[in-house]
Amino acid sequence: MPTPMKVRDFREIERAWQQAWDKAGVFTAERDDNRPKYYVLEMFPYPSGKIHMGHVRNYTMGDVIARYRMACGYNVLHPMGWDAFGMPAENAAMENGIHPGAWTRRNIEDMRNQLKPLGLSIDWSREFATCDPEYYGQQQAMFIEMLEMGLVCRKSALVNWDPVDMTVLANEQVVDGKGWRSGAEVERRTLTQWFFRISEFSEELLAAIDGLDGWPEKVRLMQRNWIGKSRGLEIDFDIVAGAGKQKSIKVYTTRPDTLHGANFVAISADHPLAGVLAESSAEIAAYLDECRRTAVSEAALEAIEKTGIDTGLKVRHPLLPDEALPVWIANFILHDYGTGAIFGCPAHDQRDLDFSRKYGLPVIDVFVAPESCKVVEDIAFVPPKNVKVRYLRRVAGEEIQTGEEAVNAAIDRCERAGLGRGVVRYRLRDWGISRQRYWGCPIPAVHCEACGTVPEKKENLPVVLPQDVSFEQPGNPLDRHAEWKSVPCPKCGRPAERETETMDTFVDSSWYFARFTAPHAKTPTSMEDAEYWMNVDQYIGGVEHAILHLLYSRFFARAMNIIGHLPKKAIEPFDAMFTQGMVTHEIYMTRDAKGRPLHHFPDEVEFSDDGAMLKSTGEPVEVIPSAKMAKSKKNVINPLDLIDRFGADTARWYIISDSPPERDVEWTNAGVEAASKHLQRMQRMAAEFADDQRSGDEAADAALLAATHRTISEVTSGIDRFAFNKSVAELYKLVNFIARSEAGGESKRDAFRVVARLMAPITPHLAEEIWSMLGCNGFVADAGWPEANPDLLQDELVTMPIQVNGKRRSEIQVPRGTAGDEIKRLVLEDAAVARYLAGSQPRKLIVVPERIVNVVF
RNA sequence: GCCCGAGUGGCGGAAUUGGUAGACGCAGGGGACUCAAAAUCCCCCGACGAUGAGUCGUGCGAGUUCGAGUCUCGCCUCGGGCACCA
Repeated sequence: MPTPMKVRDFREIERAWQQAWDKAGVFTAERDDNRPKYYVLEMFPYPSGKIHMGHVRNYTMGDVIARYRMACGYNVLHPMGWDAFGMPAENAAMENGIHPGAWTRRNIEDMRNQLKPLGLSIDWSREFATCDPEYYGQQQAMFIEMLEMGLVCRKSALVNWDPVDMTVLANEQVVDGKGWRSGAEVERRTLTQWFFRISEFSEELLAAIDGLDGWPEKVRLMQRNWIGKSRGLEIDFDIVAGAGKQKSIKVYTTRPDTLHGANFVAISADHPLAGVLAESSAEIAAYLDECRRTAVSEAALEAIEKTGIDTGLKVRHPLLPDEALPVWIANFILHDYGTGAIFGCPAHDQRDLDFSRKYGLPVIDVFVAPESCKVVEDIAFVPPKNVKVRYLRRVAGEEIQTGEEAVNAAIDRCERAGLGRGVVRYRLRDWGISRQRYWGCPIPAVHCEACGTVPEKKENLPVVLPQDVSFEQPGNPLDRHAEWKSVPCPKCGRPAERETETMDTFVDSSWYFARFTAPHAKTPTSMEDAEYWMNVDQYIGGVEHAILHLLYSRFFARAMNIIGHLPKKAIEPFDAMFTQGMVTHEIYMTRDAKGRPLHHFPDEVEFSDDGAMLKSTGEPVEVIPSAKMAKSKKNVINPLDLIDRFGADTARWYIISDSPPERDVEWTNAGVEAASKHLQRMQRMAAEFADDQRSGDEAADAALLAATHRTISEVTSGIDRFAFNKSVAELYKLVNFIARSEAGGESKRDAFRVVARLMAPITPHLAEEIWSMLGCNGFVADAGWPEANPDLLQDELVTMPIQVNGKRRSEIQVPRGTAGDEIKRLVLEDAAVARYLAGSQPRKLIVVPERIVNVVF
């Protein structure tokens, strides 16, 4: 037995190879017009201060893709940055008195230090944070350019108002209709705010989804539904008597075929008419007050009990001039959708039915199932639009027709009669970007008494956030900062006031991918670099961003093209999208003296047979089932311990092998040790093979070669289709095969060199180590991707299962390419088949070549 | 409430186009080595049945098909999003 080769500790290995990569600059991305590029991007993190398993998972996946593409010969761009503005920094300021900027900078520092040991193939020279004035200054420049191009507007919008803290609350800060700090009942308020005119792009954003072949179908579907294109009828209901100047109520409906079933008209509490009516009715005014005490989120609005008030006003039914319908104000009508007014058709809408039953309004059936005369009682009859129904009262068209046909017929008729017009509407609303907060990108505008609201001059950019702010009072510190606010008007030069609103942090994340292509440019992008690096070839991130972030980015890329910062080809910036599942964890909660929830980190909680309790106080802890890891819920876990104990390769191998990437993963400790053992075993094997001079028998050598090539093929296809867990399984299989193989030393070394190359994207440090142990020069990272020889992929013999009446009863082995007739003959000779047939003749014999045989009798 | 997903052994999961359900890993059981333990190596491992024959089995209920984890319809449970969390 020769002396075994020295096997190094993972700490030594990981440190050594990370230094070697750094020194060689293997991951620095440089434009090279002679090489094909590949841009891999994972959604950049919010710098919460601690990386969690979701980050490890997300960035390892991206790293697997980046290293794999690098091995395949691409010039890879794989950058990293920080989504650094946002509320948690202000919350920390309020809780601990630390400045949001200082808190954020420290967190970035900490998180970078936590990410680096993972050995990611990131070009750190491109790193930036969205709170860098160099970044948000460019964002301000684009805001001004977008304003000039008519892509920005100001209009009123509803916000959650906390009357005690005198501040605007995010939806997340509203808990059960109350402010999370003050506990006061939240009110709706109207403010004039800045908007991006994304709704102008509704049709374009919708149509372009068809071209996003590299996106998951579910994300495309979610985006389509979000944009929500509908065709319907806009029709006026004339007011019969007395409502001041207003003569009619404009209603939008996608079901004009049910007009004859209308029994009331309802308007939103924010409808102008509601305000007019409230002036002369204390009752209505009181009801509107009540409606105002609701949070603004649609989910909250849908969850509350549906109520309404009869205004006493009547409108004429547009098709039945003799019929008058009552006008109600109802709390479930969305002000922002359609015209903010609807007609109720209780027979064919459950909500209208519930409302009508509650307030004793009549129910009029419009259609029934073709073969039925069953009328509506407590369940509204709402068949899919493409199903034929029989109309009892029809606006137009055949007696029996689909809802779709009837809708079109009704629109046609109403248009011809001059009663209304067919319109296409979108659910997508303009993007409100105003935030009444400090820690965000200042909106570069100035309010001047003489000139109105005007953009800041470009030469005055960036409009930098002031440092000297305090968070002891609620509200926006920028509002209280007299010195910062006071500026000369960019237009007339007279004293004026700076805009104190900052931008939604979604703006920051809507173009960072473009900035990575030229992170130090003096303009938002450099066209040459954007031309080369765009688009992102593979974007990876959480499914929770499937709608808003991706839609805003798609809009922003179009806007950047219009204002000249992105080429036309980049208006769909992400060629391929992969939505990874979330890392979930239980949530631990106690309540404070006032009964408000307090969340705790998992490492603050201790478990015993009596349940969970706080380590510090022994206070019992309520365990809430697993949900997405979120900073606000504190259900996050620290992966650093794992890396300290087992090393980055083990952490990476485990997180990649444990679950399919698109599925949620519940973090557990099980399996990590196994991953570590496997990697150690591979090291021992490499040491053993390094000087193994034995020659093996030919059959074993050939079998090992074939197994190796099958593995190349499987691992490659696994990575290509984001089935990393499958790739890992195949690597396990091959390593087990090698361990048991009687092949010779050289064959085993060859096989193991392939294994090193195949595992390099997942466990890069160990792969380098094994590569060098087996006497190879240079980096495995530069060694290229192995190619499978197709001749070695297929077995000579094929096993075909035999089913009898659809149940597996036997199997035969036949040489590949055996004719169907020959297979049939062999099947009928099979003992098990003969036993089941018991002498009778099969009715049918189905042979699927190289797959299966089914005997039917 | 509305939109989108997911559900397979004790556990994580595999089954690429409708064609052997349970690859691979974990946990568990048995054995080898050892004075012993750890480490390592070998074998078993869906349920019922006896270890056999066989029967059942992919959240539940129907359906299409020679054949369904996979397709269709109706449910249940869990998760995500719902425009100011990121």
